Amino acid sequence: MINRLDARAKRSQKALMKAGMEKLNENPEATLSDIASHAGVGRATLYRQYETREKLILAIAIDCFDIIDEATASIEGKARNALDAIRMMFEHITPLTREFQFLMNLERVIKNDPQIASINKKHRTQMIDLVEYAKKKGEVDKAYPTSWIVNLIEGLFYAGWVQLQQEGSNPEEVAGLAFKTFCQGVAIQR
Amino acid sequence: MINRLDARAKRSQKALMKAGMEKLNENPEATLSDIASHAGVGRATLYRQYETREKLILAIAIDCFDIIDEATASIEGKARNALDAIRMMFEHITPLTREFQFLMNLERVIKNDPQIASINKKHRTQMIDLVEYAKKKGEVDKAYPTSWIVNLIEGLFYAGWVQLQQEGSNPEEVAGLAFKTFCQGVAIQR
DNA sequence: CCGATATGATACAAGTATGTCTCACTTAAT
DNA sequence: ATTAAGTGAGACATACTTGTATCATATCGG
Repeated sequence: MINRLDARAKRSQKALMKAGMEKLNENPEATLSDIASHAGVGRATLYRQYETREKLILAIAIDCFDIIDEATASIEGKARNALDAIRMMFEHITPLTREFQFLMNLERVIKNDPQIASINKKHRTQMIDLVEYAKKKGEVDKAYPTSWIVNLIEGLFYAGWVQLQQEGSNPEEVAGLAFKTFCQGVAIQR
Repeated sequence: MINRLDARAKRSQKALMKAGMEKLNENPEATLSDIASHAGVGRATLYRQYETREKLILAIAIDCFDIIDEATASIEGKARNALDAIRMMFEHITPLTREFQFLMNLERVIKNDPQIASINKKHRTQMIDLVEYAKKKGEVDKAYPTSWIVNLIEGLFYAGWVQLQQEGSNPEEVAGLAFKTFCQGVAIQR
């Protein structure tokens, strides 16, 4: 088993990614000095691990996507149907507030990177496929454009993120609210 | 009728606010040089009209709120019920993509200002009142927390904004999708 | 244990944004 | 037409961030 990285370098990277996520979530214009000192490493070390500011942001963003992918990996095998898969998406992604916030805030910075573009495209394609499958199975109303449903899910993640920022509500409860709203809305039917 | 501002100053301010909105929407870190030259005025003039970068951003943000307030002013008189008022909110605010984007992107910068805080608080209170009125009238499901409904509306604005960025869909259509989703969700009822 | 490698601290260069100031010139107000 | 005010252009000081380089020290891997 070949370890390409020295244990010290690995520690530095981990600390820098964590500090970067935190500081950049607080303020997307946080300086590399801020991030390095918050990580407890020298600024020079940051530059040794990440050539530029953008490379650091990119590394963190890719880590966020990995975490999301990992959280949703089990869905495909377990979901009983398309709607259940969407329910599980809310359940598994809603708790990842830091990752969601990071990707949302720094989208503008990272979206031009080809690797990020590729990941985004893959995710979007998966969502489109899932929604169209749900439509075909009669679980989702065909009257809505697929693109709207996909964007709606994004919007519900956002609403859930805001909700979690505001109060002492827990992710499970919020995910439930989001999914219920997704299915039946909030008006009284008559 | 007293005009406190010279016509030239008024022109400069108008051009700077417009250019600021555009440039800062493209890139929240746009420089004051960028904004001034895009507005067709000298950088010194920008500083004459707005003491600091933050003052400019603040002025634009307040203008955005004014535009939103203006767009929604007619609702109270016209709406037939609470749900209809919410429908009209989607209808009137969804087209204001530039204002929505600006307030969303620069929230972090402006939220510490007392004037902005006051406006935000007022808007939130109005939304809470509207939702609780809708609940009382049996138009909205009391099982949902009011805070969730308020955040949901914000999330649907966001989804609508994304939808309008992506395709050739028009605001009226998107507002309709958002409101229908708000009421009944997107799943097939059984 | 010892060689290789990462680190911290620091100095340094370069670029850039902010904010102030001045002055000649143009435009508005009455 | 005359006065008052705003403007454009540019110089200037300041501060800050990025990115590079160096060197003594500490830590890792084998």
